[in-house]
Amino acid sequence: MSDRDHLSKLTRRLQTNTELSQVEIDRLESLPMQIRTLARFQDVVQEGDHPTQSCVVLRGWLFRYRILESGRRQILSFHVAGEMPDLHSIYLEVMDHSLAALTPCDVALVPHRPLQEFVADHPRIGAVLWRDTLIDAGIFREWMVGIGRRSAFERLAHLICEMYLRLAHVGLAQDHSLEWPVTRTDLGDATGMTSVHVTRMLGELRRARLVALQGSTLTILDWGRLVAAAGFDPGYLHLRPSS
Amino acid sequence: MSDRDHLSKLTRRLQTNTELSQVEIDRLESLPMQIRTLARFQDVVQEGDHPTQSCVVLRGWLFRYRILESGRRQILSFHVAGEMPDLHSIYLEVMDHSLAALTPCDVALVPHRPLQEFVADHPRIGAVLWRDTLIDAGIFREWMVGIGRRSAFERLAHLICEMYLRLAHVGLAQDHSLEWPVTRTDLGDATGMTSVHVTRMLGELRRARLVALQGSTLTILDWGRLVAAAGFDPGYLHLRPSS
DNA sequence: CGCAATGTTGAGCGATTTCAACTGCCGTGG
DNA sequence: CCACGGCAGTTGAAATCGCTCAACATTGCG
Repeated sequence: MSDRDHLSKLTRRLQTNTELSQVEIDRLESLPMQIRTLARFQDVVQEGDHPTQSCVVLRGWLFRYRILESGRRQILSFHVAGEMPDLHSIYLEVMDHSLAALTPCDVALVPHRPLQEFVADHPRIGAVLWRDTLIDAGIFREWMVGIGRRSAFERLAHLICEMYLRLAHVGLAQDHSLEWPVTRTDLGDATGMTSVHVTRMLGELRRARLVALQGSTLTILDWGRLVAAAGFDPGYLHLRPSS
Repeated sequence: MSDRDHLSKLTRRLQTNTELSQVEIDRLESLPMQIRTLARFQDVVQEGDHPTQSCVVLRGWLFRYRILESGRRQILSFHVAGEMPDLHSIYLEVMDHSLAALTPCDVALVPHRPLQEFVADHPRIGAVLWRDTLIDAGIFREWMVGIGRRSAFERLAHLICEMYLRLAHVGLAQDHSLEWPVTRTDLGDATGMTSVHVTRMLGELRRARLVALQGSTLTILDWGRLVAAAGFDPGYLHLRPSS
């Protein structure tokens, strides 16, 4: 696999949101970078760090989180292939949260300097990357709405809808079936509940015949009813129509 | 008051985070714009809109929110003078939430087109504005941590700490005292609780002699203890040291 | 095989909500 | 000038959603 092939995960995803010219794609894919493989729970960057590079997810799931003094953890987001979970560090010197591997992962590390120069030279791509961080913020908002104002049951249903669309968008899910590597504890910390309650609510989802969970394969049995149960509206993902 | 004076609210705030050259400040302040005055609860943009301009807060507080079908509301953020609450719409076609006035407000509306051209011509300022939206996202993350993992009491204390620093940063608060135009209901919708519980927890804060609330003036009686009670760490605001 | 991590289930508890009544404040119009 | 209506805030009592604690089952891996 050549370097170009690695970053094509990123450009292919960006392209589904914005047209990119071949020249732009070429320059983007020839950015210097370094591949790294991560084990579950291995940190990419930690709160307080001053990173000098950002990463592109090539394989596996990453997640961002914060841990309070009391030990309580909040997971802030999940990230799958083609995404740049810490692109924000390009202009934010200090990390205000940590980024780690949820599953074994491959990531491409791209140094900030060339990325910044690239953005200055190609304002159109700068805009595309900026937009990507804006969508990221939109997902934070949606999670906030969920944790603040949705029931535990709705929250879980909502997260499943979201991850299914995001995975399908990069070709990692289809036929309402997806790899689901998120433990009850992770899920609880992402949705603001305890792992015990996650187990119960997941049971409800199963009993309502909305989803089935065998091993780490999650199947959505009734997309329409799941969407309705979650109050899910995909607008906040800002995906292009169809794609 | 000339047009330049209006946007100086913005440039002065941006400057406390990044050095700007006089040329950059001049060009930024001479962007076309239009002043508008808003009454409490008047919307600037609504969910589903396709805005063609973004606004700069000149006076008053704005807030962003989403309302679910069930009628439940989540307030996503508060915004004070010098901030651009809907700068994200520069690259996100459809609004995924609404923006409204919390108090009577003056805002400057800046059309997207010249703003986009400006950003393309001045990558350094593009970076500063981008950075501003990244800090915005950092605040969303912090609120998410709060709603998901902090107690009601901590959440209120935390929000007071945050708003005090943000207001002080633009010269709108000092001596641990600030104008506090947020009703119990607004506060509940911002922190993910009911207005009834806000009343009770605010009572606790008062009884603990952490804050005093007379009319719409909030006074922080013991900053150190309030910060400790909130588990507040200002890192996520990415303010420059001192300033 | 055996440990460690993950998941399940039950019982009791507690933080927050819900429902409801009541108070205080302020602007408006008679 | 005062009566009225409406919004915001306060307080109490009961209900509930989700948490804690704890025991046990299951899975995966060295």
